[in-house]
Amino acid sequence: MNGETTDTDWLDQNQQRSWRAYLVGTTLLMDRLDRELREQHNLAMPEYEILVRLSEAPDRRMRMALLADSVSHSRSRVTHTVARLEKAGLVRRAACESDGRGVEASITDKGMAALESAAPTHVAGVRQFLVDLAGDEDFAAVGRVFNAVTDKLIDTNPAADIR
Amino acid sequence: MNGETTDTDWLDQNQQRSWRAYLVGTTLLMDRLDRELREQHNLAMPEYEILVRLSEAPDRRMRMALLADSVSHSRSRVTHTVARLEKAGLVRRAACESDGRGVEASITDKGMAALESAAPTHVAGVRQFLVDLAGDEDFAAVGRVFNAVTDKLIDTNPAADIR
DNA sequence: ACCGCATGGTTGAACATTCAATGAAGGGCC
DNA sequence: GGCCCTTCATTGAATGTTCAACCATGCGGT
Repeated sequence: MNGETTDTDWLDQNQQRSWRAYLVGTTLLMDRLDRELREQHNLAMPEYEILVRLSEAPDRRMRMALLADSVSHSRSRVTHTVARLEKAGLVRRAACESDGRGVEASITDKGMAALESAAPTHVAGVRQFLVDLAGDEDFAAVGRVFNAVTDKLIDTNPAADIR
Repeated sequence: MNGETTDTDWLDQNQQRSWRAYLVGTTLLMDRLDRELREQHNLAMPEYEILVRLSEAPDRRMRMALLADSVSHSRSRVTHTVARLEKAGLVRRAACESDGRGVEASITDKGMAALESAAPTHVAGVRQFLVDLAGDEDFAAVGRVFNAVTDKLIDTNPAADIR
């Protein structure tokens, strides 16, 4: 018998500090990178990320679902983002031949141009405000940690069907 | 004389991987923690964070501007967030006595109760999906990195007045 | 062939965040 | 005291994201 319903395992002071640093650092960083992209290239970060995936895809085209998975955004969100990009002429959509349900998005020449123009400033920002501040060891640690986070969250699906 | 306008210093493959892991990991993590908080306690993460700061403040009250700085959200955003919390009865607002412009937000008893009920599950999530996956060394590295990011971004103000 | 169910994708409304404009009050300077 | 400039905070509109509902197609079983 136990008076409490399983006592909470709180974070210790260092963990607490690190967690909060991560929270506010991430807020500020995303904010800043997004702002730069927007002001200098008229692109939001989610849009930029979509363009990157498309540019790297074989034949520069990708199924919507795959695109969504690759950036870990909801399908709905990707639909909206791609719709904006399409309206701006940076992306095109076409029905998928092999699968009647499918849609393939592809990046246009104009999209490639926009991406190539935006990439250098974006990378410079990522360096200036993150990578170059970190030291290789620490940055590698960040990589390990968030790879683990990703793996864990991918299979611990909140829409758990079977248990 | 230089043919190009300063060639870009791209990320190497490891940096690239780490950067992307951080991006998608953060997306998934925030998504998940927010969802848990919402479904189980009817609170969004930004609301939860506000409650935390208020609960820790001397006399459980804080000026709006300070609150905004402490979570690194825009003042406008905090105004809206606090308005929601106030409507839910978790926070109260009162004019500041010493400064006619100021407003002090304070957490109500109901707010404290909501926070105390939400905190254990939230912390459990933070552990399960981040802290416990990381290893102390690596997680400390995350802390260092994002402290540096924060420091850098705080004084490299995008609204740079003087240079 | 048909049924039932899962998947791919879109839609529009609800909700949250950003942005620009606004008003009220403090502080320095003459 | 009056002026100018800054800071504090809010407002409402524009924009982006989430959420639930929806339709169409594919796939498996019978």
